Amino acid sequence: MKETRTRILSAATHEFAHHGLGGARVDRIAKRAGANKRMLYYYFGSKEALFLAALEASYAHIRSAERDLDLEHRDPREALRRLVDFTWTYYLEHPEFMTLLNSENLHKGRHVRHSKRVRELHTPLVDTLRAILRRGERQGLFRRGVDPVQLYISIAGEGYFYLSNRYTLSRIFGRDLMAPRELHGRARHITDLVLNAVRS
Amino acid sequence: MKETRTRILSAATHEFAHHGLGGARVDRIAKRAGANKRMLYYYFGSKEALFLAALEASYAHIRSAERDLDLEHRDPREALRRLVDFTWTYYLEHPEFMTLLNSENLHKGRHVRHSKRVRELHTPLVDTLRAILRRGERQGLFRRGVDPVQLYISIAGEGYFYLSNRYTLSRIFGRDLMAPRELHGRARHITDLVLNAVRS
Amino acid sequence: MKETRTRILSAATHEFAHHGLGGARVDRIAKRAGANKRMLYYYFGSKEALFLAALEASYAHIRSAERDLDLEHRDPREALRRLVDFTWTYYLEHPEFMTLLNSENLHKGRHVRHSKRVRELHTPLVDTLRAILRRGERQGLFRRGVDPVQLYISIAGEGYFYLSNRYTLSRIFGRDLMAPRELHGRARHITDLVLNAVRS
Amino acid sequence: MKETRTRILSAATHEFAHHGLGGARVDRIAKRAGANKRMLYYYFGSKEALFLAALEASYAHIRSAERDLDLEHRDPREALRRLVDFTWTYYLEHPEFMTLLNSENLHKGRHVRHSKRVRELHTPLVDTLRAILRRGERQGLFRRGVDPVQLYISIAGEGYFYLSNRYTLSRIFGRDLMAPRELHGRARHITDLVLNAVRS
DNA sequence: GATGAATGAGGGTTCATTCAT
DNA sequence: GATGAATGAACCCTCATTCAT
Repeated sequence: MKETRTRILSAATHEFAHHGLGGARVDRIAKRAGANKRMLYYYFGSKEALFLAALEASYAHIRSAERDLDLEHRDPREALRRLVDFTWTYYLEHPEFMTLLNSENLHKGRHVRHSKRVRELHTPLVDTLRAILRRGERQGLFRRGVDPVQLYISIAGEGYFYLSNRYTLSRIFGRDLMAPRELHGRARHITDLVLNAVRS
Repeated sequence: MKETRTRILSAATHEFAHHGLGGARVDRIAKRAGANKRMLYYYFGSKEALFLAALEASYAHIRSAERDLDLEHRDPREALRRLVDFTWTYYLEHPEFMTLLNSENLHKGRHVRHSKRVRELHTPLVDTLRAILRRGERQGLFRRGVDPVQLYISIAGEGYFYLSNRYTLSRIFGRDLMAPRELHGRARHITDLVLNAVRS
Repeated sequence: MKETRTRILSAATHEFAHHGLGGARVDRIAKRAGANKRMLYYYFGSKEALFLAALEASYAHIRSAERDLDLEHRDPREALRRLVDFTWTYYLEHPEFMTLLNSENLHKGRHVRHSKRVRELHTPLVDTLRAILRRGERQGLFRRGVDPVQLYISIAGEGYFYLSNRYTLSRIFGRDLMAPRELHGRARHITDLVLNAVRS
Repeated sequence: MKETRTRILSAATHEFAHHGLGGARVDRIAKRAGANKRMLYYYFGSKEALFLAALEASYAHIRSAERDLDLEHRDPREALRRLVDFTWTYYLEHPEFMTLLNSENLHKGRHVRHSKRVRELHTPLVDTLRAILRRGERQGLFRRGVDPVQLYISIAGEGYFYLSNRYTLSRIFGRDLMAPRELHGRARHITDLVLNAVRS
């Protein structure tokens, strides 16, 4: 049954997300997948290859959900707002994705460097965002010269930093940043910030 | 002489930054510090205690540099611009600090949770930023109701996400985000973003 | 093959007996068992769990040999004499058992405390000894009111102390207590003592 | 001040008694003695030499208390009874002595072997016991041919085994052997045993 | 596809002891 | 007499990986 492969991949994502690449344990992944440890090597070859597979799957997942937003045919400001909201919510609901990225960057992108798939997944995203910005410019809503990549990094970064570092930030500022009130405040804050940043 | 202690702490910061808490090797720390492995335990008690010490020292370092900006007596917009610029530059020049924070958050803030010192270090920062915002409001420059904590998280997050995830971001967007041109572009982008976000 | 497990257990018994729990070396156990050190943890989980396993096996061994004495159907005095002789001989031939017990008591019975098995092994022994004493009473050979547990502790203790402390005793009394003549003298001494202790 | 030496010795006795020779920690001894670790080496030379010193002091202590019993001028049966009672009570109140002996025997008497002092301490004990037995024989109370050394080993062993192995024995027999009732029972049991063993 | 048994390298930590003062 | 700093060897244990079936 092909299920085993899937179960391993999902167990691995969970493990890598909770412990990082170095802290992840092959034994725990196998146990959680209800599979023999050997099968992990049968399907993926090595722990690191499995990590890359988990990372690629995570990228594919967020990009796929993004596509469902159907941003191409909407009012530019509404499209941007939807993207901001989606991105915030996605990170909020998928903290494991952030941990995976942190691990990969700790290792200087060693795994992702050789992944064609990951590169291909993102061309549409940039294209879509660029189109939104252009439409906004043409309609006189957005100022000229906004780089879609820089903008996307801001959209993502505003949520990412807050959520990824929630433990240290909550501690140093003496506030529980995961309390509902704080989360709502952050969502509004980000939307304002981004929309202000592009308006003409 | 207390030198050994200092050398261990600085070697540890380097090691933790490059490999994370789990990936850091006590042997390498000792070697780099030119000390016996035993001394690490003599002075710090355990690898985790050493990690906390490194983290606290890093926090102390950035906050200390921040204080030297002398933000209290400047024009509010100038003060904000200086803080934004300082923060971006600091992360750019101290990537190890970001990695340390990532590690700590991977472990859900386990170490920082019991550190009084880290909490105390940040009260002045929030106070300063709050004072700047108030002066800006009174002078009619800034809009009312901006939360200094949320704003600081944005200031930091804009640089942090870009720099901390530079490897994956460079790969998925097919651009070398560490090229000088890109870095300058980012700096300008962030400054605009933040100043726009608070203007009245 | 389960052989490895058995070899580890027997090597561990030897090592614990000769060096105590604290002084035992996991490396030596593995080497003596002709196994990889890792297998010790594969089969037993930890050094302490292995110690308990060795202790349980030792208890099981002496109790099993005891059962073969077939004490139930013999003349009460003959049965007692056989038990005394067996116990002395067993300790003489299995000094490792005494060392194991000493270690366990040095640690206040920490391991044995949670072993159901060890408790169960001893109910039959007490039952048997109680039956012997009762038959002796009914036949007018033994005095009433002898506690089988107290008696067994005496039977064991007479040999145990002599043999377990043979080095210090030999030294302080200036006599080689392990010389054949001394050993025979002790055996006779114990038998007399115990039989005198119960006679009516 | 000479006190330091004494404090170290007494701290060492406590530590060796609770953890055995191998499990004892030089650091803990120094801490408990309120002394610097280096002083331990200054006064005793090594951990093992300190162990021997503790052992010798313990032997000296019990023998000294024994001498105070003034057995020489008493009725033989009364003298014997007093010795039995004293020995039981001493082990009961000084469990650390038993642990020390166990440790020394685990190491095959390595330290005591070269101690003249320990040998000398015991000649009077044997002489005294021999004299008691002779007087008993002459008075027709005791049977002939009882070896004072074998008898002393019985007197000591009856208490030693019970007390030294109290944890395992309590567990395997399902009875708390340290409960007051059990202790009194044991004391009586031993006295009966020994007096029966020598009577003519 | 799947499994239990096995491995060697190396992980963090602790030890008794000594150096310099 | 007394001390804080330093050491190297060795401790128990864990790791990702592979073998034989």
